[in-house]
Amino acid sequence: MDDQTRMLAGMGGLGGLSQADVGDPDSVRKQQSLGQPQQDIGDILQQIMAITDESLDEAQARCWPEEAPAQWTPQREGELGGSTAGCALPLNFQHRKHALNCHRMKPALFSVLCEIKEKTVLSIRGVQEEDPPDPQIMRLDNMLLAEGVSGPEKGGGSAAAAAAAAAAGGSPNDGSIEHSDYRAKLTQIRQIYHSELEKYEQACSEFTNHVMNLLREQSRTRPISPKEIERMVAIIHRKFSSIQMQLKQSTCEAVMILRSRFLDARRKRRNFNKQATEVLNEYFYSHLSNPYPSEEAKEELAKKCGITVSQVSNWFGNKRIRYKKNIGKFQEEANLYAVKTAVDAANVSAQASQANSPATPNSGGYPAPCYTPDGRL
DNA sequence: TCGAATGATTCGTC
DNA sequence: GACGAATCATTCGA
Repeated sequence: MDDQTRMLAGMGGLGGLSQADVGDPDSVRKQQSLGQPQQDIGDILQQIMAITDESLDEAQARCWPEEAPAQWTPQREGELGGSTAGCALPLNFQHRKHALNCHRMKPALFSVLCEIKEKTVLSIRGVQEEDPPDPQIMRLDNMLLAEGVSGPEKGGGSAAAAAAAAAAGGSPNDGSIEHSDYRAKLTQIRQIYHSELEKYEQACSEFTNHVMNLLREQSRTRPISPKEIERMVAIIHRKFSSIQMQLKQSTCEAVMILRSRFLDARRKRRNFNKQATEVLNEYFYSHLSNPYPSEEAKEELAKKCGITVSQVSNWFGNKRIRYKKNIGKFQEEANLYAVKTAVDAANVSAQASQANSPATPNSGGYPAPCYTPDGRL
């Protein structure tokens, strides 16, 4: 049995007080005159202790005795101030509820019970209250903001589209068809995202209000502190925020797919700049006997040329096959780079001599193409 | 406008 | 997984 059920059952248990105790002022006066307030508290606490060991069924049985419906009359209901319309609560239950609400010890008892709850269960839960912002949500939020899906609308994500076009190596103004397509689809995603987000927020708000009303209503019959209600609201918000995270994840995936389509590399091919081609050619002709750069060399070349390692691999793959197919055609190019490298080597050698240090021999020009038996260069 | 050049992709092989 | 070969799609210069 959980705490709240026990508390509720405990309140029902207070109905065990006799009708005379509650409804008869003389009886109350009599007890006070006899100096019995301490005994009252003792009795109530004893009942609570007994209830904590009681099962839910037992507690319900105590609240819903079989003879109760027979005692119900509309007049009595009016006297008790409670409405049973629609729920047909037995008179006995209403009576006990009324007795509880009117009992002079109720405020003090509620206060004590609230305090106990705060010090036990709720204080343990309270440790987790101040959760730091979820890094996953922060990442998603940042991405959606950068893509122009969340945040203020800036021309339907044209900034992101322009950035995407620029990333593809082209001017943001060219490829107007793709650009407008991208914008249109991004706007669509944005609209769906906001519409869903609005639905979630509305549902969250409605559910929160419903729970708060329910708890406020229940707080008349069992001890629920405002802090506890706040905590419950926080729990609901956390649950809805996890649903929102799923929505954000799906939106991010949709944007990623859109971007990858928009940036289809084959359609957005751009020639490498002159400097990059020179760096690649220099490496190729200076390693003609073995034009297979290692991973490290590829990374180095990619860095120098401002391209990716895959692009370097592609370039060398194309270069090897095209060179092999037409060596004669590439001979001139090879000679050109041979001269260039010889000049560079001479410069390095001169600098080394000036520094009185032995010259380090390098590849020393361009060796003749050498093929392995399997036909490789 | 056309053909060469070029970067990327696909497929088969090792 | 790296590579060769074929092919595609785009760019560029005459």
